[in-house]
Amino acid sequence: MYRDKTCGELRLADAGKKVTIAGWVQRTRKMGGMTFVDIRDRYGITQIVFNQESNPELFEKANSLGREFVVQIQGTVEERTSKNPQLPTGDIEIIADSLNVLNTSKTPPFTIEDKTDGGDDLRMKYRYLDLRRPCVRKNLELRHKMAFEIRRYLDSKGFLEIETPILVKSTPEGARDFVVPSRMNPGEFYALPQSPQLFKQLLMVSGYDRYFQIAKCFRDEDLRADRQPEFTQIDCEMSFVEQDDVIEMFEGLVKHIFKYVKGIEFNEPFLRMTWADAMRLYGSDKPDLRFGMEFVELTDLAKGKGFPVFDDAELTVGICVPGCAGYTRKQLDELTDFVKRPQVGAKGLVWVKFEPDGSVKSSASKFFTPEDFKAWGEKAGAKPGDLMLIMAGEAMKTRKQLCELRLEMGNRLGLRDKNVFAPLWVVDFPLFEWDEETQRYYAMHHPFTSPNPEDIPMLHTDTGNVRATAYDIVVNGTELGGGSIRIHDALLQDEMFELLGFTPERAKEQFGFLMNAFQYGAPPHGGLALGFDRFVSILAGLDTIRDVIAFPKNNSGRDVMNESPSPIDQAQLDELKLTLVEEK
RNA sequence: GGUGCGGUAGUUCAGCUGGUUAGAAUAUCGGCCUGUCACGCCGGGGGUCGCGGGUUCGAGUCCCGUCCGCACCGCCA
Repeated sequence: MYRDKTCGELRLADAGKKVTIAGWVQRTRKMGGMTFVDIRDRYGITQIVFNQESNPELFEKANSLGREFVVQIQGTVEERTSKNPQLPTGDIEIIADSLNVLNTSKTPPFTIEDKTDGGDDLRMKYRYLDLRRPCVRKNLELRHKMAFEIRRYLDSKGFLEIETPILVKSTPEGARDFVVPSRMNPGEFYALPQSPQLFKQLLMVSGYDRYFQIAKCFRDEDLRADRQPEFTQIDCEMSFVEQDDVIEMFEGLVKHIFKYVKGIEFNEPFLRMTWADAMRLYGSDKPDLRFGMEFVELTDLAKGKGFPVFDDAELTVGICVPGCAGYTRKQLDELTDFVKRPQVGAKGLVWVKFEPDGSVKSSASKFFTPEDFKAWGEKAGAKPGDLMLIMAGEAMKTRKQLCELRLEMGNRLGLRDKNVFAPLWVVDFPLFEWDEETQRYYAMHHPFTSPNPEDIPMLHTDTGNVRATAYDIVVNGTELGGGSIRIHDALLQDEMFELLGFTPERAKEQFGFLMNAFQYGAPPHGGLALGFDRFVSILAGLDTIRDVIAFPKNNSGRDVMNESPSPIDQAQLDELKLTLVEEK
């Protein structure tokens, strides 16, 4: 037996006990005649004492320990003469009787502490050491706890967890597929699933009316702090449901997680906002509602006063930033530079200061009277001391730009508190999205999303304005997940494919098995998928999902620890009948 | 594909308008120290300034190229 206690569990009540513990050497403190050694495992840290007087031989051995050596110690638990209130085990220490070095260690390239001196790149290269750090370990513990509570909740609601294949059929719609060559079928390929979408719909046809899966999904697209090429979704589907049923069920799931994992209870139903309102008031389909600063449209008030920027604009829209009338010229220039960055892409920014003394100052005062500005301020509910920031141009573009500015102001004013959670449902998404480049409509969600029944007559006449029975759940400006009520009627599905520019032949080739299945009694069904990594990162208060994934990829999709992807042998290529083409 | 920032000791960084032997902190090694817990004190070792080219009497510093990392845009139904 290597141990009978962990490094995190001994307390004052254990004083006097003979124990054996094992773990990694966190740190040694040599005081001359005595040496303290902190032993760490995933449960905590326990201090071991070696005394020169009582056991010189053991004392010498302890002094030769290096960081991250794996040791086993036998000894007696004793109350400390000077306690450490910062440590759960800080009331006790172990007086060592024996020390067994189970393994030595090279000096790690960075310190194994929460406040490590290692940079991200280095940490990822030595991820197995990084994972020893308590702050990283806590993220994985949180992830486990959430997965456990998800299963507990969904099981209690009668959901079955069913696995679907990882080697699936490639589909050209949506994200790029990761592709796997088939040795037994030369020249043919599997794809890794972007989501289990088709399989879960087939399960509905099969009568498994409540399905879920904590599913690995794969998308061959560029990475971001919150996007990995392989990621995990909480994938769910239900039969005989309408939108409200799905929303209610999974709002329950989200509330359950917050309650049992985070100790936070939401007593009110989550806010629901239409996509149109979200865009109009926040310029985003995933608004951060931890703070206000709703958009105020000033198009009519601002037009016709001789200011060309506003006169020519499809939309003039602003936000009222509370208490920022004192912003200096430098700060306002910074904000202007912020919106002019290529990533935001605005041409400029108009500001109006409502001074505490009632006067008004503005970058556009040449064109507008104080009364004009006051009318704007009234519409925005501006108080003395507030700052209005206004942008103008093409409606959707301007909204997105102002959205960036609103989030930036939220950051600057510290209104995006990681411990505050503002969930909402965004509903009534458009069914289609027009693509200028290819001059055709694409499904905004996916081609199986059902139109809002009220809008079905508009499918051919006003295609762009047809609403979908689709919904997203948003927390703190992050899209946590989304779903839809699916089309279960084969004829309507045919119509959708037609509108999306699929020939019947191509639809059959891509989705024939689903279409066939739908001819055998498909029930009404719908569901959603939640991004599990993002969910964990939000609860952990992190901006990146990397630290809630044990072995993540870097910005370029590489695993810097095992150096993948990597070339394969010619023999492997031959077996797969693959030839590499030299790049020009 | 694009934009921005970065690459200097094991590590995190500083190094100004180009100018002696490239610094700090931490880690590491040695010494002292019997109640430390970010122990303390003294001392030592440690550098292809990412790589290649150019400008210059002289380049960590300026220019060009390239590689790598991070953030973002495009992309992500």
